[in-house]
Amino acid sequence: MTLKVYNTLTRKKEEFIPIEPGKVKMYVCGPTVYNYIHIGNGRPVIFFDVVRRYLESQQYEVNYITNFTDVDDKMIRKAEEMAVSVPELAETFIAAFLEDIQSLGVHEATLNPRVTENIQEIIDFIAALVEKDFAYEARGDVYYRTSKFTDYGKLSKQNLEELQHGIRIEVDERKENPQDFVLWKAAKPGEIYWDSPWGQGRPGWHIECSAMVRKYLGETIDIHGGGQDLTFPHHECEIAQTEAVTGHPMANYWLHNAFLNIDNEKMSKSLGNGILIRDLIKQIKPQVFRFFMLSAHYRNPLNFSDESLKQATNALERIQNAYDNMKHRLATASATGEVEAGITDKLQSISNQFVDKMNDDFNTPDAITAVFDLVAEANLYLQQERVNAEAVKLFIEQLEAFDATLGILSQQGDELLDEEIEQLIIERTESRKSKNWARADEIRDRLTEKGIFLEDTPQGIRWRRK
RNA sequence: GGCGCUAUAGCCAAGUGGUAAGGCAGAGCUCUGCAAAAGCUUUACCCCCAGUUCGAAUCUGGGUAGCGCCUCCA
Repeated sequence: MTLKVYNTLTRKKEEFIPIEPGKVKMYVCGPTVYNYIHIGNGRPVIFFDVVRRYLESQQYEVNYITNFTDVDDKMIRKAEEMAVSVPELAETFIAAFLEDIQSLGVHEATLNPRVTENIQEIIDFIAALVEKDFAYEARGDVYYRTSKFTDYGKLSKQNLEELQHGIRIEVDERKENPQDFVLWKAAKPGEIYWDSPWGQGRPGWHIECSAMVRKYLGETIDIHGGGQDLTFPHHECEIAQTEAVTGHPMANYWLHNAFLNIDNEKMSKSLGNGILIRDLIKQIKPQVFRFFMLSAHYRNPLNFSDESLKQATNALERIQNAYDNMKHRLATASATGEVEAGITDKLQSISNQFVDKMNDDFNTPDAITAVFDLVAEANLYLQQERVNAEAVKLFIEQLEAFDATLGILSQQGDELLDEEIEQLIIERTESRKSKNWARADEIRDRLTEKGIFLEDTPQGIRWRRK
C-alpha cells in the first residue's frame, strides 16, 4: 500500500506522490519565539517529527524546514515588557525552544531559518507582489490585495462575503478591503525596523513563510504543515502571496493537526491552564508525552489530563518492559542458529501492519497497536526456557525499527549503578540463596525507595528504574 | 451568519457497508519463597430519530451535546 495523506486543500485522503522521486520537501510553520513553548505547541512539533521520521524510514530523503518568527508585534511587546531588545528576546527563546524539543526527542530540522535573516528576500517578495498589482502601499504599510487573487479562500473554503470582519480586531482604515492583510508594516517610533522601498518597517506575519519556502525549498513543495488554526488566515495568505508571484501551487499537500485540550477545555491564557513543556518533563518522561501525543490520530482533538497521562505512562511501560526484557534475555540466550520460520513470518506481518497504518494518513494509534502485537509475540517467545539469540535479536531490531519512527523508547541498562547499590544487589542474591527472605525483602524495599525495582527471573536478577 | 471538527466499554482510542482492533484500569487464575515482569480468562444493543441497503459504527437526512476557525494563536 502506498502512502495516503489527508490534504486540507481537497479535504480528501490522497496518494502521496513527491515532486521528485525519493525526496520530500517539507515546511512546517514554527513558533514565534516570545515565550517558552507549552504542551499544545508540542503537538505539531512531535507529530511532524514523526511524519519526517516515518518518511525517512521509508527511504525518502527529507528536507525539513521549520522557521522562527523572531520579529512581530508580540515580539516587540514582550521585549518591551522584559526590557530587552527584540534580538535578545529571540536568542533567549530560540535557545529554549531548541532545548525543549531536543528533550522531546525531536530530530533537528534540516534548517531553522529566521525572519530577520531573510528581510531582503521578504522585501523582494513584496516588491514582486506590488509589481504585479497584488499589493498596494498605504502610508508606509503595504497590503495584499485579496480581491485580485481569485483563489483566495480555496484552502480554508472561506467565503469572503461571509467572513465576519472587525469582530475581534478593528479593521485598519488604510485597507481597500477588510480581508486585505499586511505585508509590510511601518515602524512606530522606537520600534525595531529595516529600510525598504516603502520606508522603515518590518515584515507582516504571513509573508515570511512565502519568502522562506521559496528561498529554501522552491516554488512548489510537497508538504506544508502546521496547527489547524493556521489554515486560516495564515496558510490561506501564504498561498495568495506565493501563487500570485510564481503562478504555481505553493504546496501539493497541506497537513493540519488538531488541538490539544486540557481537561476538555481549550488551552488559553485567560483560563490560565497552560503548561510549559519544560515544566511537564520534570514530572514525566518525555517519551511518555510523545506516546500520549501519538495515541490519538493527529486530526482528532486530544485531551490532556492527569488520567490520560497516567494511562500513557502505564501503556508505555508495557512496551519499555518488553524491550528491557528482550535485551536482558539476549545476554543469556541459550541457543543460536536458524530462527524459526513462524517468528520471521509473524515479524514480517506485524511490520507490514505498522507500515500500512502509517501509510493511512499517519494513523499512529493503529501503528502503536502493531507495536503492542510485537510486544505480545516477544513476551510469549521469551517465556520459553530456551530462546534463540538470533530470534531475540530480530524482535529487538523490529521494535527499534518502529521506534525510529515513534521515538518512545528509553535506553537504559547501559548506565552503571553506584557501588553501594551494586553491593546490595549482590547481597540480596546471596540472601536468597541461603533463603534469608527477610533480608532479601528488606534490600528490595530499600532499593524500591531509591527508584530501583528488582525482579527475579530464571536468568538472574534484573533491575530497572521507573 | 460562514467554514469545519468531535460523539464507540469505567477510562483512552482505532475502525476502508459484511456483524466491534489495541491499550489502561478492574476482577479471577498461572508462574514466583513473597513480589515484580509475563501469560491465560473476563468487560460494547457504537449519542438520538428516520431513511437507503439482503446487511449500517460506517452512507443519506434531521436532531441533541460538546468544540475549533472567521486577520495574535500550534
